Amino acid sequence: MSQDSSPPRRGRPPSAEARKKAMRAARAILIEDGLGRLTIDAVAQASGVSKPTIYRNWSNAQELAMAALIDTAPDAPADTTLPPDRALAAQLDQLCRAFASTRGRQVAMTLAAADPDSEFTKAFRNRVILSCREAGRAILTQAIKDGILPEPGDMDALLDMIYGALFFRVLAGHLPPEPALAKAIVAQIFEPQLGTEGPAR
Amino acid sequence: MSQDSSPPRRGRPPSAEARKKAMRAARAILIEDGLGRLTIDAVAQASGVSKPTIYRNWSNAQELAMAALIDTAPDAPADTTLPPDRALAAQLDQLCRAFASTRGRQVAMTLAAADPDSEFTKAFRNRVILSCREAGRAILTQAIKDGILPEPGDMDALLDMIYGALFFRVLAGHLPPEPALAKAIVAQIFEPQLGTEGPAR
Amino acid sequence: MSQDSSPPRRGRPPSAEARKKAMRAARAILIEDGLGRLTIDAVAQASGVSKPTIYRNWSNAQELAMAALIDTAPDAPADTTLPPDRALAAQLDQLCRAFASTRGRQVAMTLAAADPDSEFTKAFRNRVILSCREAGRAILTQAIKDGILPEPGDMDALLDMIYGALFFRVLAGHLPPEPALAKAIVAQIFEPQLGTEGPAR
Amino acid sequence: MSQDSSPPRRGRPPSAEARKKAMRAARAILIEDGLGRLTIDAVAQASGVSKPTIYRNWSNAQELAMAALIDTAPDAPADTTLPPDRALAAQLDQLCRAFASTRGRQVAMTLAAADPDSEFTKAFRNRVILSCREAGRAILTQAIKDGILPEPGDMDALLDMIYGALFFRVLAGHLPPEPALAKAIVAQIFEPQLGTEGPAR
DNA sequence: TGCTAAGCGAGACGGTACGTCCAGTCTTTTG
DNA sequence: CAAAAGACTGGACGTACCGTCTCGCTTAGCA
Repeated sequence: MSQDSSPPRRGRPPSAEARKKAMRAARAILIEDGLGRLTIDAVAQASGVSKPTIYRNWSNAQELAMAALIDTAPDAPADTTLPPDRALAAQLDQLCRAFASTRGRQVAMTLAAADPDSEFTKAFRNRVILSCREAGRAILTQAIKDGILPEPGDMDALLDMIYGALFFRVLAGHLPPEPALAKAIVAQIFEPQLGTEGPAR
Repeated sequence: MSQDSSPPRRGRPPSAEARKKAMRAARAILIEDGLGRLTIDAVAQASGVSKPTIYRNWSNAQELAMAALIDTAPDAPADTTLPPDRALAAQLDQLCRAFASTRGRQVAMTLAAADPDSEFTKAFRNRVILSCREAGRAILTQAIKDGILPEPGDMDALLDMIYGALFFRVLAGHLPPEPALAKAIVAQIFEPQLGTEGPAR
Repeated sequence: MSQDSSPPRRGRPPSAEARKKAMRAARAILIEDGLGRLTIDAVAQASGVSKPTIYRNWSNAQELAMAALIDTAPDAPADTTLPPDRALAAQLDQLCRAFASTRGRQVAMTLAAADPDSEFTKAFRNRVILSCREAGRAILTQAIKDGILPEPGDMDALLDMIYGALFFRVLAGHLPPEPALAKAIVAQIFEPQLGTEGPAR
Repeated sequence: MSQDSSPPRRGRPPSAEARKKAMRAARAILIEDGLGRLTIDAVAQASGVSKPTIYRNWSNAQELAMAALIDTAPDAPADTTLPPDRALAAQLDQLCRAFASTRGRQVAMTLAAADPDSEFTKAFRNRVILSCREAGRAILTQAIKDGILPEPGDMDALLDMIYGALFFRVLAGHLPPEPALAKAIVAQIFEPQLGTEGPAR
């Protein structure tokens, strides 16, 4: 029903085995030697899978890197049982920790280097980056419904401010993506009136 | 301290001409063919300057790219004669326009690919990215002094939220860094209570 | 020896159609693109016949090339109604014309590249090269019988001199295999005493 | 006058060492594994010279093969102190022995596979094949002067018959290029009247 | 009729080699 | 004597064919 590959395809089926072996080797190289060593040649050598077969699965080294990074993804789904502010704080905290490692830079580098129009790149963005952003949107929507957050003028802009801050630190490197950032962001979003209140009273 | 080139150094003097020609070629390649084509070989070929000479001036292709990007930089100094919110809006608007072009991606790519610890990279970050951020800090500080902005819990986090949003859009590509974003960010920072006050019942 | 296809074998019979289509495509490629492009992949693509089926008919690309070249062969059977010297001249003339085209080189290349011990190669040699040589032998034998040619010390060597000259020009390329060569060879064989007669002492 | 590289060229000079190492490896492969294994990759591997450097010296594997074959060439210069018929016999005998080995086939294969228009190919032909032919021409010219050979109607055709016979045997493989062939050729050229005179009525 | 062997297309596989690009380094000549 | 220029090593790129191997389907003789 859902899958359109239903008509029993002819020809020798792709070897899931080969794909898996290449993937595994790619992940290993990514972790041990870094993104710079993740070359098709190296993966072919390490995995025993031939280069043409690797190219049949991923159209270049960047795609393979993206696939490997997705596979390494820690997944930070929002916990919906918490109150919105706590939920956002938890998610951001987890993201900060994940991005503080080498992986954060690798994701950023990969994203920067990838062909922005390729389907694979889009999938990567959705899977690795934007899924968190969408989780955040759900949290904020709930918060608004709960009345603990004012309706923002531009929800997309707000989301980009939240998750962009994190990325910005990873990319620019002026400050580490430390957990304190997560707290600060949540505070900025949920209690901006802190300072305003001063003259208010 | 006072230049150590004072004693008329021995040997053939470096050719400022060669440096200039290489730089010019690098900029041309950057504009016409993109960052991906900005290789040392290509610059050597196009400029007629030999590879070792290029390496004497920049220690690798990334540095050359950064140098070329700095040279292309449009500079968006904050206008201090405006009221803070207008000043920030003007700066962000200009940044949005600058980043909407190819150059935004190029800066992001370069930053992502560069060795984060190299001095050159740090200089590039300061010159191209963080200078805007510091200008923003000045604006916000003034705004706080003027009482039109509550004291933020974490000024650095706030700044990263502002400028990171822009970068995030460029990198992730889910939405363009359109001028509307600039307005939305300013609104979010300066009038977060907008929505709260109304329905606050 | 006795059996072969006598017991009507079970299973689906090989498709003469497929064989023909592959052959046709191979010939076309040979003519249009040259021997270098005559690959199994290309033939499979162009003919719609699958690679395994092609391999079932010919054990490698060289054999397929030989088969295609045989198919293109113009056949130069000796005309036995002519006097021997005229007959040889006619045959050589025809061969010169045939070899002057691309085909001469292709035959030479194929022959050079083929496994010299394979049965298919032997068949190709017999069919394409040596059949002419045997026709030549018949002509010369008749000529000897007629008394217009002295008994050669080594008939095989003489034949190789005649037909080898042609091949040599094709392979070495220093001179074209022009029809004049045919005349010169016949003259050399049948009238070597031309110059000798003078001092004939 | 002769060398045109007279202006002392700038930059690092090509490494004769690298060239020699590659050549040596190529020869070794040619002898041990045959022409089929003489690939650029294999030579690079065996010699320690990088592929780009090999390509700088020879534009493809065929050229390298030709160069290696030239280097292996045994050189069969005609001995001018002998009487012409003996000299030709000696040269042909030496050629027969040389071509009986693997090298004969390799030369033929290389020649057949090479781009016939390339300068390198022409040089190879001149050096390996046609030089013998020219030596033969000198011998025959002397023989004519000496009156022991009738003036041929077409000297080029005659030469091609002599040397083509050898090649033909190597290529077609119907008979080995045995020393007896050398004798038979010389006899055919110098004593064609043998048979005629006897029964010649 | 129904089983089963063989051939068929499609197409992926492990390999090998190709020829090219680029990074950096080394070695000359030149200013 | 250091800068300039050119050739170098080494590594990866992405592609072309090779010959082989499943697959699912088709065609036939044999039971």
